[in-house]
Amino acid sequence: MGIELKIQPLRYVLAVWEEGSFHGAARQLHRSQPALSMAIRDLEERLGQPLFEKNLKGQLTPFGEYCLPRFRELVKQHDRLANELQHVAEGQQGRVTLATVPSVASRLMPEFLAAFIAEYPNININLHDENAEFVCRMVASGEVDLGISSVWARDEHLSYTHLFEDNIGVVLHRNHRLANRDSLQWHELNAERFIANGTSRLLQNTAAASLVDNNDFYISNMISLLAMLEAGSGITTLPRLAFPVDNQKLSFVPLSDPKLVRQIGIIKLANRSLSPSAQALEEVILKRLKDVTT
Amino acid sequence: MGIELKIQPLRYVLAVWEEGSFHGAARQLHRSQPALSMAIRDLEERLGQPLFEKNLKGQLTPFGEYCLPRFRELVKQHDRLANELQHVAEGQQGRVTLATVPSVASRLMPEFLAAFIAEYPNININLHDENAEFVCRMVASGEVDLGISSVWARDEHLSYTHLFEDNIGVVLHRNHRLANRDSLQWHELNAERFIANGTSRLLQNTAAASLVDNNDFYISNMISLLAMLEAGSGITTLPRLAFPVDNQKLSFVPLSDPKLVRQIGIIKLANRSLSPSAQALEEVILKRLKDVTT
DNA sequence: TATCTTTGATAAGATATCCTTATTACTCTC
DNA sequence: GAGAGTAATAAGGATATCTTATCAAAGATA
Repeated sequence: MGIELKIQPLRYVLAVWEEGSFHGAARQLHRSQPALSMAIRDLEERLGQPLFEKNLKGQLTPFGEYCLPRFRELVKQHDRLANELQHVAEGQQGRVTLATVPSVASRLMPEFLAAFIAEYPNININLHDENAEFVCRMVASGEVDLGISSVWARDEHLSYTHLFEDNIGVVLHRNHRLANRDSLQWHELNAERFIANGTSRLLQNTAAASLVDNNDFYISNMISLLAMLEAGSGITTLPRLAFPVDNQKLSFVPLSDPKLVRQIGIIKLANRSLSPSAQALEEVILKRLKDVTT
Repeated sequence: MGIELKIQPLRYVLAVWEEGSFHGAARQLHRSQPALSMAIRDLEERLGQPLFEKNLKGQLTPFGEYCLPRFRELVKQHDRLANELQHVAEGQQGRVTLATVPSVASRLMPEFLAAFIAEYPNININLHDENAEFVCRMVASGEVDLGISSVWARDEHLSYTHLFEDNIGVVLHRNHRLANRDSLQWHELNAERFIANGTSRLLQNTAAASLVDNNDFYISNMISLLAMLEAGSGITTLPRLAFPVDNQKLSFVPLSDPKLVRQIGIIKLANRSLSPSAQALEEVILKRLKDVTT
């Protein structure tokens, strides 16, 4: 290989040319004049040609004139890159992709993202909402940087950081005979028509599993599900967060015995660091959530 | 200002990624493994983000993946520049512009340039032929890197490197009564019809000045001048080099008493170095001329 | 012309950077 | 669980790089 140019001496050359003298440049760069003399002489020796005319302050040789704009160009490219990387490293620039379950996306993310973009205005955000299984899959495949969801299945490639618990309760028409109870036990629901939904798998392997196991109805679409319930055509279970806050016709009654919760947390790839911007988002979420709970 | 990136550590990162391990990269770069470890760690600290995943050999972090192509780009630009400058500095690449008097251009430069391009095939050459005054002016104004000419006038901004002397002689028809003489004295020409030409100014301030002073004819164009002489319509003086070698109808008789010569040398700007390619050309010319005369 | 100022080059020494060898800690494989 | 591989760390040495002090030369000033 050929010569190895260092950025610093190139800066010295540019400064000497701009200032018209070694002394001036040294002052500007907060270096001593011999430092520049030696660095530039070393550069000239590497190149095999002088850059400045001897006995003629600050004047470039023809070779120096040839070099100068090229030095300037390389230094500029260096500075542009250094600046860009610094911004990206600080999380001030970049792109985050994340996937959450719909309830989180609609109930929590608006606030989180508002806080995030206030602090990091130049970051691109890409938010998907998917069911818990798909959220995990998207994280696992690298399609998104992080997910907010309950863990779908044990997967050693994924890491889980707990955020909060979301109580699971029964959703039924407000005129239903059980609608005014403070809590319900699962066996009280045996006689009801149970409409399963996307979150019903949370009941699997619990004492309430039988509710789901032998049921005939399954509605994945939330709008349709609510319409069914509002028509009094059955009951279902939902995590509290998934229950629409301002619904006038339906009631939410927590399940007790067993008390059921879904664990909501941040899903990441286990062996992979986050991009700086994703780290920033994660921090904002954690901080925001801690502020709320305390 | 922000961070100062050095080229070397960037190379280390690229090598580690290519080799898939610090050890492999160290071997390839003829460095020890800790050298890479430390250099890369230092870089990571400067940036504020790790580039490689910990506990996972050779794997990049998302930030590292972001950086890698940009590092590669900067290193590539560095190498391209370093290579280019090395070539230019060695005179293997570039452009030379020079101006010579016509006789030198046609009689000497073909050989010089043939030798030059054999040694430096990638250099652009730009050759002007002009009279001695204009050659000096072109050098003085920086239009050309160097000139080959006699000195037109004392000019402290120009430097003169002597090459050879060119005898001035009388050119006349071969049938002329003086055509067979070995040499002529100027006063023998008083009766002749003298046709001045561009080189006649060389007679000024010499004993032969009267030949020019009171003459009626002046022809600057060499073809026309020769045609006049071949028609036997007069005589002129020329430097020997300006006399066409293979002319059948004319004779060249050196002037003696005074013996007149023009000094031919290389004209350069006094306070300016030559570009590397111009240095190379100058060297070739000097060497070539020394080989001929010895 | 002599002096004073300013410039860049040089020498010697201090400091920082970079690299080496030796060692440790960890992971993966068998 | 032993062994081969990996990267991180520690300590010391070799270079680079900078500083201060000094010099020589060129310009400016009187």
